[in-house]
Amino acid sequence: MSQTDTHADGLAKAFEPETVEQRWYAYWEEHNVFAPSLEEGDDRPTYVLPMPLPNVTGSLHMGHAMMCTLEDVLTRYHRMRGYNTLYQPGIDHAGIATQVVVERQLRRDGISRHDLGREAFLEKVWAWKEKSGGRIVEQQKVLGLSADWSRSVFTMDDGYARAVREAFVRLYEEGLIYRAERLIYWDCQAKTVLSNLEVESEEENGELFEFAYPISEADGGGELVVATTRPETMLGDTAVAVHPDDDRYKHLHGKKLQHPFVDRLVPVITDAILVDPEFGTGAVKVTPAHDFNDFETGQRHDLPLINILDLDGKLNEEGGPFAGLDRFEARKAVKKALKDKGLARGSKNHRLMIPRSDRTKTVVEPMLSTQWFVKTKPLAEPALEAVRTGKTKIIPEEWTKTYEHWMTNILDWCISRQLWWGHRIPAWFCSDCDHISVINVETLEACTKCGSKDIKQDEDVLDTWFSSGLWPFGTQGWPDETPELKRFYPASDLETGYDILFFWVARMMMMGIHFMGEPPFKRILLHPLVVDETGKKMSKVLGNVIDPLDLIHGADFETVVTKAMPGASLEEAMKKFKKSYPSTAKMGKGFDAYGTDAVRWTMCSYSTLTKRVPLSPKRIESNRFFCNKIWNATRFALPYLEGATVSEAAPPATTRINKWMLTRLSRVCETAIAGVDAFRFDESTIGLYRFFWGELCDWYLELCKPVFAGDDEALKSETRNVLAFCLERSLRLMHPFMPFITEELWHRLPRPDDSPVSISLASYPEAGVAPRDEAAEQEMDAVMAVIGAVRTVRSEREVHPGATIHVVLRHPEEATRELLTAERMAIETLCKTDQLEVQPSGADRPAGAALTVAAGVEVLVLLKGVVDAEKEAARVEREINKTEKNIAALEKKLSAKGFAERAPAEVVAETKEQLVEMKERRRLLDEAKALAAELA
RNA sequence: AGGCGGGUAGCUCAGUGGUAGAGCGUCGGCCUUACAAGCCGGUGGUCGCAGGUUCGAAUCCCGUCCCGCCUACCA
Repeated sequence: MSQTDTHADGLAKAFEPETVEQRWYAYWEEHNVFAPSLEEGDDRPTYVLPMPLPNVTGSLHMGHAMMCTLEDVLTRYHRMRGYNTLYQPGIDHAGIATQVVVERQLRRDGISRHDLGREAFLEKVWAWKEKSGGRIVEQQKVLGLSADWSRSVFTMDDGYARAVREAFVRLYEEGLIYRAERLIYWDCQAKTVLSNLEVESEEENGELFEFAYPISEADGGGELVVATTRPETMLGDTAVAVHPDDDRYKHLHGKKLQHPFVDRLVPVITDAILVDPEFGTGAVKVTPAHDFNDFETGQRHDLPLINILDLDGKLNEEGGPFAGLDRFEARKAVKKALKDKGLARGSKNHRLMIPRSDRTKTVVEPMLSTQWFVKTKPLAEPALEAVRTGKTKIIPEEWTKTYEHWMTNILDWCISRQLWWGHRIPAWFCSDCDHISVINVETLEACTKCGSKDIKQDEDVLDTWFSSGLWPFGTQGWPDETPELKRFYPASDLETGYDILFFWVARMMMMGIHFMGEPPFKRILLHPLVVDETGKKMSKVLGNVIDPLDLIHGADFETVVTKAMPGASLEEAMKKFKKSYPSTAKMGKGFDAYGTDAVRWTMCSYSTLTKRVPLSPKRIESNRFFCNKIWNATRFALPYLEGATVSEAAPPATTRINKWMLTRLSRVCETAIAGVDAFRFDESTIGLYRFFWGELCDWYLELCKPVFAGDDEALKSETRNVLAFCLERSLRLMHPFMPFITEELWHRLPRPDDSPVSISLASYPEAGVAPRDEAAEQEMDAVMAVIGAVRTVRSEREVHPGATIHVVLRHPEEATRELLTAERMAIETLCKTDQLEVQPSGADRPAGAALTVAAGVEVLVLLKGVVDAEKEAARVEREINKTEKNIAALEKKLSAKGFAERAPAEVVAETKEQLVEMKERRRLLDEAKALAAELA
């Protein structure tokens, strides 16, 4: 049984996303539809999706929109499929990013964090976090995310902090965390070490500068010319290397060079690994403390390491006369000094890779420093194994290779950072016994070894990715064995952009397996990068950044481009923007309010197989039209649905059209489900789009019209129920993709009596939703083909759409004639005929008729007076050409050597059948040609 | 340098062995009382190039040319 009242009242003539979307989020929260259950007796399978935690500094961008949409689709879909579902939200404290933001604010007031001191500075950061942090959550709600916000975790929460310390302590005790002096990347602006992942290298213009090292007098004098891109590092040189086989320098092996600026003799060494005799002068200055290759060379030759830089990038006392200069000043000064000494030997332009901090964008310096490291090899092994054995699947699969490659060549991970904002390293140094106490407490009173109170905690904090690496279990109460941990670990899927595969996903895999004994998720789903319409990355420089909220709420282009390119002139910004999004050329003054549903649907309609998604505003617009279509289809149907019965079972259907409709519904369920399960939402959305628009609206609704206008009450009742059922199930099918409009319309449609409070708690329709009738499907295909043929003739003959025509259909088989007769109401309505005759083949053709063929049926359209003989002849000629081409292709295929013998029997049979059909068609077209000639 | 991915209709992209598809665009006709944000119809591709395997290749293999991304790196 069902609710019989429908609610067409107040349904606006067009879909207005603003008014619809506003009311439902609060409704969902009020009815708590997003929360999973922890009840003992609840034995539904769980579906857990950890949200890739946005930075506390973040605000919603197109990448989030894509990611959040895909994840919410997964979440809503599984919830509807009967899973106990948790979409775990949270926010990352984002160490460097946040500290940089707050420091920038302080600088505006003329103070540095050091002026404030650590404690006061952290208070400022917390204050900032309370005020401006987490704005993104509100924006995520606009997107409709069905996350359980009551479980949201901030990575600096006490409980999470405890988990972070615990992980550190355990790894330390297991010998997997160690402290050592290593060559690391140093960010001179943020004054912290960076892991190699946080460094981005890009090719830039530079110069290759050559200068001469004088050979010491004791070794006979003369000079050796070296080439360098960083002349200032020569102050830290402890050798010059040449290739052992290089004849030019053989006489210099083992000789000493006099350093021009400091009192140091530098040996000439031979090294076949470092030196490429073809490059530069074939002689390489070696600076082991400031270059990774030189460092290794130094290890091989036991060279001293001389650190010449302070932490802020200025030269230290080792810089001799250049001490105190900034590194870039020093470069100029060293070059000048070399020139003055007559040692400069010229320079040439040179393209080279410059490593920069991905946060501060400053050039990073390789530097020698004592830091904390994670020994990664033992952690990487099982993480590799999990993917190799398929315990965790990476989708799309092609990323598996990338993952393997990285995991196999993984370097130890530097996890300490010289920042203030973050998880303080739980290590205390004892001044009395030198012991390092590593223990999971917030504050420690005394050394755990000797009891001395003279201890000092490590000043550094942990890499943000260390804490986020614990996300799948750190959010569930670990290290305690909570009910949440038991139920929600491991997670089901991890969905994210491929750009953080190493940063985050790989680390979660390592940590999850290590601490929990099994991989943190069953599937890793990686989506593409959202780029502009021409394929370029979104950036402020290019002025092609689009705020997803502007697409949802609407915005004029002036607003949009001002945001996209702050500081640029309006004209310039507009020009760049329009170039980046050609489809906006015809969009008037700005983006309309397309609404969340249209944006979400669009995000889902791109293939996840590619690496980049070129965002097309036009596409979003057309998907809003689709929303409008859904809206109006429902608005049209509602008045006819009074008294309809909708239940969990499909309504009985006796007519071919209704059977056909239910069959198509069943098929689209399969398509939608297969798409989501395979992480191919594009296939789901395309299938649903075609079903709803191309079949339900274009055909079924049109076919319902004569039924509802007629007086066959039994037929009306059956049709009403089928229509109501198909609409209600369509909304459910589309709900994960477009939650708002489906919820709105669902509440207005007849639906089962025991329906839940929200469509998001209704079950997701599956293939068994309705019986399939393949005969009905095939027969309707034929009927639709016939209708299409008549319409084509009408259109090409320029028959006014309002005019009625006389149609004769002929077929040799009784069964087909019965079919056409039975569906005459459909044909008459959709072809606008005033006279429809179904006849056996063979009779004489009426004069003045156009003849065409569809599904083997001769279709005669009587067009006395309106027919242009020439046009008709041309049309027939075109058809004949096409048919003959087909016949030729089929005959060629059939007669090809080996086809009959080697091809599967059914393919041969099918081809023969097609040929027979084509030949019959050809024969009828000849008659059509004769008819056309009669007209003349 | 290595790895990965891509080159299919004017544009953006689906399509992993059986005579090429969608959306948008374009062209023609319609304000047919759900929707002009709409309806009906048409147009449009030798699937980057060259070989090979196969009865049959957009699809599998080899080569080649472009484009993109990632990793590493010449001082």
